[in-house]
Formats: sequence, C-alpha cells, structure tokens
Amino acid sequence: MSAVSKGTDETVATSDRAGQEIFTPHDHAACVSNSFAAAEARCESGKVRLTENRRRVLDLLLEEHRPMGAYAILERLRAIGYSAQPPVAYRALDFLMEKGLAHRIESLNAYVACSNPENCTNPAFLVCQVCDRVAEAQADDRPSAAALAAGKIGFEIEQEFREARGTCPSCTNKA
Amino acid sequence: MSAVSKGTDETVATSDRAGQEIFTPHDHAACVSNSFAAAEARCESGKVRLTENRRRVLDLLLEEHRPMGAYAILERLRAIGYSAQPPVAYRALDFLMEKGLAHRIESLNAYVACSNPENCTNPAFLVCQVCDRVAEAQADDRPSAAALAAGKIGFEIEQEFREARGTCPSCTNKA
DNA sequence: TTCAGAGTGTTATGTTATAACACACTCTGT
DNA sequence: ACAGAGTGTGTTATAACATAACACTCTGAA
Repeated sequence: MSAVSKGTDETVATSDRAGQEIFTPHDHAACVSNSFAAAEARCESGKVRLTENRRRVLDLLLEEHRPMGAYAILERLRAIGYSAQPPVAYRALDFLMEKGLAHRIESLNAYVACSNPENCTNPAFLVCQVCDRVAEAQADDRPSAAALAAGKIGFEIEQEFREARGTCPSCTNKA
Repeated sequence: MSAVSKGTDETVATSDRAGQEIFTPHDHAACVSNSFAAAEARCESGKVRLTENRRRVLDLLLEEHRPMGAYAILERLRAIGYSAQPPVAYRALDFLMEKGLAHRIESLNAYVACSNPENCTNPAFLVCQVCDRVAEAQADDRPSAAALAAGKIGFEIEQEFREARGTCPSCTNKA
C-alpha cells in the first residue's frame, strides 16, 4: 500500500485555509505527508499505534480527498486484497477521528481526512451537493450562535458540528 | 388522537427563545397549538394537506418534545393502532420538515418538532448527551463561520446544519 | 365525469453501524 | 523466560436507519 494519491489535480498549492483547496488544484502530496506525519506524531507519546489497518484507511481517505462511507472504504480495502468486515472500517475511523486525522460528515454519514491536521480545532464543512466534495474551513474565533445560546442557559458544549450544503464554485461555473 | 401532551413539566412559560424552554418547564400546550396552527396555515395556500398521518406524527413529536428516530415513531403509531411501515414515517417527516414544522438532528439521525415554527430560519441545536433532549436556538444574524468561508471562495450555501453535543444545565446539576 | 396530482399501503431491499467474543500482539515487571 | 495488562484484530450476527417501486385511493378542477 502506498501513501500516495491518484495523481490528479495536485499541481498548485494554496496557502489560504478557507477551504478552497479542496475545490481547486492543490499540492496533494503534501497533504498526504502532512497527515501521515501528524498521525505518527500522535502515536509517539501514547500506547496507541498507527497500525497497517489504520494507515490503509487514512491512505484511502487522503487519496479520495472527499467523503467516503464506511462501506465504500471496505470495498476499497477488499479490492486491494484485504478481508474487511464493517468493524474494521469503523475501528480505524474511530481511531482517526479520535486523533483528529479524520472527520465525520454528519449530514452525509461519511468520513473525510482532515485537511489540516496540525491546526484543526473548530472545523466547518462546506459540502458540495453536485460533486460531492467537502471543503474544510477553520471556524473563526467568534463564539458560534450555538455557543452563545449555550452560554445563556448554562449548557456545556463538548463538540460542535457545523456543516453547510450547497454548490461549490467549480460546479456553479459548470452549470 | 389528541393534539395534547403527556401532561408533564408544562407549567411555566418562558419568553426568551435561547433554547432553555426545552430543558425547563414551559407552556407545552401552547407549543402544541402553535405548531398545529402553523401547520394548518401552511397548508391553506397550497395543494398540500395536513392529513391524519401527518397530524399524528407531528403530534407524537410534540408530545415527546425530544428527538425521535423514525422507527420510534413507527412503534408509537403501531401502539395506537395504526399499521405503519417505514415509508409512512419518512413521508410524514419529509412533509413536516419541508413545511418547517420539524427538523432532522443529523448527529442523531433523529427528528424533533420545531419549537418555534412562526419564526424559524437558522436553527442551531443543543443536544444533551445525558437526557437526550434538544434545545433549539435561533442563530443570530451574524454570518456563520461557514458562511464566511463560503463567501471567500464562492461557495453557494443552501442549507446550514449547526449542532452541538454537550450537557444541559439540569443534567450538569444532577451530576 | 374524467383527469391530474397528492397521498397512502405495502413489499422488498439498500445502507449504515454496533454488539459480542475469541484470539493475537506487544509491552512491562519480575 | 514468562505472566499479565492493555491494545488491536477477525469474525459472526444483528441492529438501526432509509428508500425504491408499484398499485391503489382520494380530492378538486376542467
């Protein structure tokens, strides 16, 4: 298994992290190596390991660079010659999410690799309903509407989900 | 079928719409009549009808006042003597969501009655992971982090999902 | 009165996720 | 060396959530 992408649209790097790198060419090889570097770093300290299975799933997510359902991941794993029952995918995904290397897109029941694992605290996702890609944006530092409401009533937030469905710029232009 | 609640915790009305009415006593009978009034109003103009099925499902959601899975709804429908296959629930829920009378909680795969159907545009949901209730807050008028990111890259947002998982005040106090 | 559109009933199936249990691997302390 | 704890895997089975498809009924307008 190679930690390497499919080789499409990975020519131009962008520095802005507003999310457009997903909908336009970007330095995908860097994505991959960043992500694996972060993954290894996060396993150094603890007792957990970046095992073969977990690598493979991370690799698939990075390669696709778009949300994948757990069963799509399983199919791919089988295609490359591994036996894989559902728990295999879910365990790997749980690990990756726990370590901040992947995110669940609630509105799609699907999973994506984190596009910025070094610096990912409050991601918001822009989900293109045409091409099915997802851009990950870092939320700004203003408290969200949910956080404000929570503060008012003494609700303690543990995790926020922010997702938006719509049409990405390149699909808008095609239409 | 009565458009009436179970009769618990429905004593004190609150006027603030920050969401606390879900986690504290409130005038539940008013909820119910507001919701049915809105439902009827939204059927006046069009060709669609607030049919028995749709009434029943709305009534159940209002009665529970917490998220219900589609299959929980089906169980309840059967319990009160109606045959009900999955499409029955999903069709009613689709209708209610289309008319803004119910919302889907993506992170739970569940549905709640809208707590403020007259004035509901950008709801954010606070989901208590202990008691399983959901408060619905109206988002403020600031653009969300997602909207800002979207604006920057020309992504056209159609719908936003804002959900937060955490612990509600009364469950925090019990702990 | 008939026709179109809206809604229902039903069967079957597709999709997503987890429980549970036996086993294997890898450290660590002795 | 090896026992024990903790971590991870393999596998079977099943739970939970959602939709496709088709025949039928109802209602209101032409």
